Amino acid sequence: MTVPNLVEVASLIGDESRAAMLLCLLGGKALPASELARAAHVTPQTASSHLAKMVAGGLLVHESYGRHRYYRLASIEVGLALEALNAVASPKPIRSLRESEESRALRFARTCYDHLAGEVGVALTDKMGELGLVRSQGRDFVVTLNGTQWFREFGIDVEDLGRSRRHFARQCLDWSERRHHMAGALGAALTNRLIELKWVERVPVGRAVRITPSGLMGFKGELGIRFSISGR
Amino acid sequence: MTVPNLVEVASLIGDESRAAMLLCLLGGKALPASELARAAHVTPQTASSHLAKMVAGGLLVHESYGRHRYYRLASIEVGLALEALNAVASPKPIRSLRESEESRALRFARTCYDHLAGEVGVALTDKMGELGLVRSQGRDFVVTLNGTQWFREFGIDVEDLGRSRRHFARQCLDWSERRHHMAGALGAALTNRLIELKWVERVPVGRAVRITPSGLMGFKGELGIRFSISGR
DNA sequence: TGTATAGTTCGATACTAGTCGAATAGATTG
DNA sequence: CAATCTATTCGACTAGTATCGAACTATACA
Repeated sequence: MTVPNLVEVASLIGDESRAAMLLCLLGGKALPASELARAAHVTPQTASSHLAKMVAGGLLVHESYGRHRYYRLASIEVGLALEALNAVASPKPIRSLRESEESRALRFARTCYDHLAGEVGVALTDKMGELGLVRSQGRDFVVTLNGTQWFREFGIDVEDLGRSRRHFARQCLDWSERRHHMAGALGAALTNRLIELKWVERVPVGRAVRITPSGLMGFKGELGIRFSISGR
Repeated sequence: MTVPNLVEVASLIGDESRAAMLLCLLGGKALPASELARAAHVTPQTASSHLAKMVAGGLLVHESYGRHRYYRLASIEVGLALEALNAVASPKPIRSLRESEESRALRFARTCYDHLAGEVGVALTDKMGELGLVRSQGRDFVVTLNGTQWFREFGIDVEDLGRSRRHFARQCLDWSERRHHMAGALGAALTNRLIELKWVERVPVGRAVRITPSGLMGFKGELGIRFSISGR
């Protein structure tokens, strides 16, 4: 059974420090080496060694800006592999009473590569279905006529998105909620627009995102979604 | 960044011997410990240790029949994770001239968890599209009216399959060909029927499958697909 | 041009984990 | 019951690798 470098990829992910870095990058942002070192709780030397290995293994790519070196996931396949591993690793969304703030925030709202996941992602997706803006079809969502207009008013041109080579509006099952949220080009565009409108904002490090006060009002006014305590 | 046991899962897969065993089991069959030991080229003791770890880690489950102990993948998520890792590991389907018989056979025809993949899987899927039996729709295939009748004549009740909770006819992108083949309930049913008809047969170990002589004739007569040398 | 900062390379250390030989536990067969 | 086969447990050996201190390179800033 001569296998390709599957083993190499898996063992790269199978290290505490490297996995921490990868999960940080799962948000889609590129981060400098120093920040990844902090996230993994290791010294810069150690981090550098890990980063070099992950680049060699095809998991990461880097670009230099001045004396900083920004690392990001090499491809969307890497993100998908991480999510797939997570799905194996967590078949038990037991909400322990004493869970960390960190994981609560993650479960409430986070990015899944480039679109919104967690309770917020699911609630948003559900509401769009409820309002008849989108409709589930197999593994995808399709946008209704009403939806096309709503997205246009919201600042997203559905026609344009449809022309990209990317999957238009795929259903993505995440590990915390056990329901679907919107991924694909539409999911990414929606997320970008929400950030642009400052309804949600990325937190400095990691994949968690926050709902802003104006976001709270916006979600309630535009879509009729009430979030409790903005996730904390 | 407190992560679940993602690291554990990845590091379990990230070992040469264990990966060999997992890929053997990716065919969907349950195999006894001794066979897995042979496949991984390790002693039974070593294999036993690995198997125990993979069971503890939620990758495998086992059932005992007499003095044999059969192991299989614990869930479809495990298979999906393996495929996702493979997609990261092999972004380069360079067909080297001196590739092994083994990988040639694999690329020609293999099972992807429980449905047919490789050249044969893709050719079959393509032809069904060409003949107007199925039609691509987003991430899925839908069966046409003609298709429904064809499948009935072939021994598959499409209506029945549609009632299962499983995805009906998902498009699955495999690593060797870079095109889609049919997965989901319909893909699995089709594969089972082909084995039942003895058009294809599993090889004793691993994921590769063979086209039988009657299969060669059947594929040509029923669907107009000509396979060259039955993969070897 | 000197100094601080970001990042890497090198070398030494320590720990983890894969491996197999030997022995043991069940199950099957004659 | 003895012989045989499958599979596991235990113990010892070994190799691979994550880690950090120290030194080095390169960029930025004053």
